[in-house]
Amino acid sequence: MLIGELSSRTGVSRRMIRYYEQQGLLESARGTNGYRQYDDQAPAVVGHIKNLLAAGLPTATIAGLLQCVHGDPARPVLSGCPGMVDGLQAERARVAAEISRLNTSQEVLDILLEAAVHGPR
DNA sequence: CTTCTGACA
DNA sequence: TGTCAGCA
Repeated sequence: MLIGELSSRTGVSRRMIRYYEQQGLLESARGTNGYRQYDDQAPAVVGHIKNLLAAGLPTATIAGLLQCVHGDPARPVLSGCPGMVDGLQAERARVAAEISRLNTSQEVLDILLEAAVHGPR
């Protein structure tokens, strides 16, 4: 399929699909006309890229991860990449710490706003 | 009509 | 990231 079909089937713009390729996340064959051609598994790969990007992972990490992520993007199967797991767990810990800090910020803001409603007009 | 690359009011 | 240009 051509980029237009891959785009409509994944909901990812053609611009982004080309960007994924620039970042080394997605491969494509070229027809004699120079058009990018994708195989039937491309939609799933794009799905995985969307997931990994949503996880906030850098494209460099995603590139490596794609080598061991398979199956339906809705039910990812991670086979191999034993070393990657440690990194992902560390990333998860960073995200948890970030959430904790944001919750603290929210609490402080809530206290300030609470004081505001009770303060002078 | 569709895609390609490069560039930015 | 969208979008426009100028080709093929």
